[in-house]
Parts: sequence; structure tokens; C-alpha cells
Amino acid sequence: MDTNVQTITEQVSLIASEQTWIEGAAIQQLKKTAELDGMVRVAGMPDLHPGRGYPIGAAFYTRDKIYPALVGNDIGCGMSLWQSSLKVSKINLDKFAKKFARVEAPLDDSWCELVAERKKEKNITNHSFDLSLGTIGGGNHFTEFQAIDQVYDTDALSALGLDKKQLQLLVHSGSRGLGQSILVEHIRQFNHTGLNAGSENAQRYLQQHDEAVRWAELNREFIARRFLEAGKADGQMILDINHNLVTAKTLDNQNGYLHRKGATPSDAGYVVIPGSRGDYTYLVRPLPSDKSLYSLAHGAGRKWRRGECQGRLSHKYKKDDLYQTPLGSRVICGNKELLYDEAPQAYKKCQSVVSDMADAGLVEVIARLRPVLTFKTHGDCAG
DNA sequence: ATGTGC
Repeated sequence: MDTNVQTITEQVSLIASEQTWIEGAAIQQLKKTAELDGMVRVAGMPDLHPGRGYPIGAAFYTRDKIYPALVGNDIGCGMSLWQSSLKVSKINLDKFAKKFARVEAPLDDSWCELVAERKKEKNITNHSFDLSLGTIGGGNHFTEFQAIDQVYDTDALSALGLDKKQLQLLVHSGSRGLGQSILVEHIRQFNHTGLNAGSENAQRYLQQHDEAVRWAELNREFIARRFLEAGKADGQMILDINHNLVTAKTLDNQNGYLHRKGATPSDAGYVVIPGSRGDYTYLVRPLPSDKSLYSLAHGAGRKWRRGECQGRLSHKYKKDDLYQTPLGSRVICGNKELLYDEAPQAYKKCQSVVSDMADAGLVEVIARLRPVLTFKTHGDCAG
């Protein structure tokens, strides 16, 4: 018996302990998705929650079919961890928080040369969404400064070049309007029907998809660079991992396609599993395994649906109560909806999600990071 | 999720 690997049906498995709460609707979506033509196996992660038709926090393995709708609109969305040159001990939160007034506008002319150079290096030929490059976007996207709070594997931390004294920067964003435009065009032409692998249409989608993945990577890079510049710091990228994408993958000596929707690859080196803005982020070493379709949770996972959070929180918490967290961190969020929808209370405890995976033999925890400053948006009251 | 809907 595999610990924390639940068998829902012959095709569908769920990585979670019996104690981990997962919404029934998400399990139903998982089972429904397993019925798609060409679907071989489906694996839910411990952060599984309902999405629009398809669940979030899951990996889907197909043979002969590609489903753009399973990847969704935010193609290439992921997490990027940078180490800044700033010392945690030197940070004055009041002063520091004021430095990020101009990080939401399109990148100004001073970035023009570097943008052109990096786009060329990453073979990005699409220019329609240049104004969004270097911007976080909405929803659950964020930029967060963090401090390494606990170290469980000193050697691994050093091997990654991480120094406990330095302030870290975590960026969660994706391909913005570019990924959206690719999905919208696909749905217009084919609705939710899968594409035949190897067909001209599939090849065209994959080509657009791959460019959106590279665009999303570059977006996170420029978000990190502009936040570092605003904070008067340097920095270097430690890791970058995509959790919304489809890739070719050989399983059981057969070729197929692994779709990940809010599922972090476990076959691409070290990754971070971020908690909500009031919770810890975990740096882990994935142990690649077929039982989770080479995937992991991409975060703590929603407990409450978007839109229902304000109603559940507003009687108990005033807006001002949500600008700081029990871990001592600050939140910059000028948008009322996002303030409530992304509140820590709306998410599960990240520790439980990570221990579900650790007990399943899918990860080893390297370090724990605590939030220092979470940036969402200045919203209407910018400045 | 969305150079975001009425």
C-alpha cells in the first residue's frame, strides 16, 4: 500500500492523506476528465480544487490526444525564485514597502534593449503583448519577498547557492494575454475537442504553447528584475518552474502527453511549494514518481472559492486587518476583491499539503521560507 | 486566469 496515494478509479488517483480536505466537486471533475478520449491516467495533487470544468492541481496523461483546455488560458504559469543581494536583517519594512510604487506599469524605455535581447535569445517572435511583459497580472499571481526561516538540508541549500542571510524573491505569474489569446482561438475553432497528436493543428498549438511558456518565463524574469531594481538590489535566479503546460512524456515505454494544470513537475529539479501570503513556502527536492504522474502540488490549494471569501471574512476582518499577517509580513493589495479572495484564510495550510507529499515519498523538504512582503497590486489607490 | 463585464 502506497501511503497517501488514493485510488479513485482504475485510471484516477489522488495524492492526499485521508485527513486532507478536498472538495467533492473537484473529485467529480477529476473523474469526468478521465473520460476524455485518449485519456490514460489522471492524478490529483493534495491542493486539488474545482476549476472551470476541469480541476486545478492535477496532471493528465493522454495518448494520441492533446487538450489545450486542460492547460487553460495561463499557459506557462509558474514560480520563479531569485536570491536578492539584500540582507534580511537590514530590511525596514515601512521603508521597504514604499519602494514598489512603479512596478505595475509597462516596462519603460530603460528596459527596451534588454527586452529585445532576451526575447531574441528565447526565440520569442510575438510582440502583441509587449506592454504586459514584466507585469504580474491578477488572480492568484503575486510577487513576494521571503526570508529563509528553517533549514532542513544545509548541503542542498548551499548547492543551490542560497544564503539564509539574504532576502529571497518569489514570483508567481504566467503568460498574461498571450496564453489567453491562444486558448480563445483554439476554443473558437475546436471547442473542447482534443487535437490529434501529430496533426497540423496539434503542431501549431504546441508551437504557440511553447512560445507562451517561454514568454511566461521571460515575464517572471522581468518581474524579478524590476522588483530588484526598485528595491535597489541585485539578484540571481535560483529556479524557475512551470505548472501549467503540456509536454511529451514517455510512460511504460509508450509516447504520450502530460498535461499539467496547477501541477508542478517533479522531474525538473528543485521546486518551491508556496503557501498563501500568510503562510510558509517550502523549498523541496522532488523524488520523481510515476504514481503522481511526475507532478506535485503547485501550492497550498484553495479551501474557499473565489467570490465567496469576502462574505466569509468581512464580518470578522476589516480591510486593514488583511494588510498584515500573523507571520509578521505585509501585504500590498489595493484591490478589495483580491484582498479577500487571496486571503490566507481562503487557503489550506501549506504544511499539510507538503507533508502529504513527503509521506507519499514524493518530496524531501530542504527549507522553509516565511513571507516578508507580498505584492499584489496598488489597485485604484496607486502611488 | 484575462491590455478583464454590466
